[in-house]
Amino acid sequence: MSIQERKQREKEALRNKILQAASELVSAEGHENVSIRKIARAVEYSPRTIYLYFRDKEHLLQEVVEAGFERTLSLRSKEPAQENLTPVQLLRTRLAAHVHNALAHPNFYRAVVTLIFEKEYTPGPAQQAIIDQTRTDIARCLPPERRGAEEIDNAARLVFSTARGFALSLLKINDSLTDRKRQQIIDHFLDFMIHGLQVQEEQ
Amino acid sequence: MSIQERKQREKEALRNKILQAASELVSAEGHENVSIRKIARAVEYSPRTIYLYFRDKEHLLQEVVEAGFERTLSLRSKEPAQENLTPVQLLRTRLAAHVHNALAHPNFYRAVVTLIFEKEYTPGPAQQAIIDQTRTDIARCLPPERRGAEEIDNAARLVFSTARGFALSLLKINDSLTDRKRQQIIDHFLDFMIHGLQVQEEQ
DNA sequence: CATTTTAGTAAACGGTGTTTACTTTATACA
DNA sequence: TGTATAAAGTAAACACCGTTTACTAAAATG
Repeated sequence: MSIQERKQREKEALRNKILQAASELVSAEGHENVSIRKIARAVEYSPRTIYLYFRDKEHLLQEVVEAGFERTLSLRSKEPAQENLTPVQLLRTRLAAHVHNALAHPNFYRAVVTLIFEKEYTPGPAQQAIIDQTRTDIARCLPPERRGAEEIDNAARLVFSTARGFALSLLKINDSLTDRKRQQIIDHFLDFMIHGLQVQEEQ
Repeated sequence: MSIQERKQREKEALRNKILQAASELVSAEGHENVSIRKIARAVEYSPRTIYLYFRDKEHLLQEVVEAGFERTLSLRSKEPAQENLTPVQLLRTRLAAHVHNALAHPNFYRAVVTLIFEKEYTPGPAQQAIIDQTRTDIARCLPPERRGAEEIDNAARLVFSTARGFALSLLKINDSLTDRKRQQIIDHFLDFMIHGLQVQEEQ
């Protein structure tokens, strides 16, 4: 059975190579400039071969995006547990990380959000795990009487959708901002989110 | 000079016809499915003719979007002046209208926001007028000591970017919502925005 | 009436996602 | 070891796309 195992490994290796090439092209040129043919050239296979590993372009990009969420999840798991933070401080930190991640990988972030906003898209396991974590983070910020599933759903939806809108528009103007001004804008956004959720710092 | 005037009118008529065909195609099929060739077929001219009236697809779509803002502006000017509303109530009404407009014209709204989020895009006169109006509406909600240009800029940026993110993600789930649930989600969003801006109802 | 400007077009260029039909390669079995 | 069979990969095509070059027909001008 070892031969089949090797073949399986080789298939998986090429699959990952395609995914990584696609990911790099998205980051380098923006998802709107990535084509199946470019990916094929990058991995030195014919365009047709891509379709032996992915149903179509949409599914390929979905996997690229999901791989991004896996990286985020993996980074998070390696973070030291910040138990000295209040729930609100933690949520604030998470939101700040979201924005900084967008700024650090603008083309990738744009691809992610564009795909997410598409109607057919549904979150993969890694993204769902992040959503669940955020739901927990948010719930901890709410007073006990507001921790019903509906309330948390609403809050999470607001947090994600508005954060994405903010981050996208921040990307647009980012190049023309001084560090100080950018920090100010982000801080205002974080205040806005915390106040919008109607949760107060305890201190 | 009358002949030239007629020719001028005819040129403008065809230009508007193209714009309207493009607009209808965007609403009917979504901007991602609109091509120059489809627009040309719709107006029964060759694709090349489109380029006699518009620099390229991007500029054409920008004009389609701008025309949408002109319609909004025109509708607004025909509204009865609601002077019985508090500033916060007015802002809330504007935001609600924004969301309902998105829900009423989902494909068009997606086209608008997608274009706006693009890096090269800059607002046309009609959109700028709406932005300015909103700045005024927001300023009226803020206490006098918070009405500096920077503060208002920040608030307006937050309002627009987050409202767009929210509306886009609402469009994604809208079909599966009951009227009651949808209203609840929108109300939560409006509360979120008002509280985020840290402005209070006076009453 | 001839000329020049204008408006419009056919056909092409280089790209796209995807599929059909084929070839090469390598495994499995006799 | 030689041959049948399955797997992996590809060339070429299809039907699109945005845009441009080079041309034609029509209309206004002098």
